[in-house]
Amino acid sequence: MGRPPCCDKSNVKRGLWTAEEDAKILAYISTHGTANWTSVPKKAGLKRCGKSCRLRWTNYLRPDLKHESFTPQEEELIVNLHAAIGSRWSIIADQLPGITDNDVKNHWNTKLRKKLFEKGIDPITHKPMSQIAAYYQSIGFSKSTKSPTTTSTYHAPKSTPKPMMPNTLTTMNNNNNQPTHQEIFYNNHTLYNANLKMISFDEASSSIAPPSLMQDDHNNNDCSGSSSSFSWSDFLLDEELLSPCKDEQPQSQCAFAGPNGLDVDGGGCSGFMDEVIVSQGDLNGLVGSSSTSLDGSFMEGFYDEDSGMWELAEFLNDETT
DNA sequence: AAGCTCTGCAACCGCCCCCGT
DNA sequence: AACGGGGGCGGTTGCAGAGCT
Repeated sequence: MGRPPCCDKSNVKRGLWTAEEDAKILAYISTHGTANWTSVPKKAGLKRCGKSCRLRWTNYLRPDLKHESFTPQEEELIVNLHAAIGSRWSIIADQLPGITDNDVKNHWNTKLRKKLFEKGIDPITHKPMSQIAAYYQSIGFSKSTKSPTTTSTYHAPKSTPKPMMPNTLTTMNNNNNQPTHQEIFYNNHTLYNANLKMISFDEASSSIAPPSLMQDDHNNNDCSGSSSSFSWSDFLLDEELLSPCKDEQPQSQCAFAGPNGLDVDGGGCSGFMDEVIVSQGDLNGLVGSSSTSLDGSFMEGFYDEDSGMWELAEFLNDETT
């Protein structure tokens, strides 16, 4: 059972704040300060919950808020900090003067997460999404021989247990209180489901332009960093911070390929892509988005640079089919 | 023009932490 | 040490406006 409500919900106003209410709370706080929020609504003449007042003040009325759109530098900082500490929005917001944790959270959920997806980066682990396919390959998912033109179907062996995330996708925050690999997996793929609409697989047979940055990486095979203003490495967790999987998998799978890890043609530092994702080349070194169902089956979209098309690969868990 | 869908963001909810008693 | 209340936080929801069909 949770805590009792902080106020009588039937007796407080909810929803958007009016200019009049804003004026009241501003007037009150300018003379009395922000101590004891539970008493603020009564003293300020507001029919609001104290928490609601605090939220209105901290997220909107505070005079130090700048109310401007995010700069590219701020976005970069948010992504870097998210890679390092996860969704600790208040800590991230502390590094951004004039921006609230709510602003950061909203901006992440509406813009930055999508941007990373478009660049082939998993916004939770900050690792290439193709590594997920690599993992499935490594645990025994096999490619079906009956592959339609634009859809490849993969079958998991009967004995394959419910999939879990590889150690390479464990974040630096891992400890006893952190989600299990399996939880991370399902969280990730719920996210992927939500983002499937970004890449319309219904149109998989038609050509869909790849994210421009994939082209940038394609032109940069020397593993020394991206030539574009966008740096992949900025969005990726330092491998030192990740739980190594050396004991379980070949180094080529474990070593993160760095800025060139998403090299779509599989050249350069593409060891894990060539050797782990697929060996036949038809999904060679591809990146994309994926979705899954709770039975362990999942789909992953791959961009095929040669054909200039997205392909949909379906991974089926034979235990449930 | 109307209806539908999408997007962005303000606001809410409920849990957790901290601090005072 | 235990308890209770206030504040903080992250996840989620709901709504208004924009865009699309």
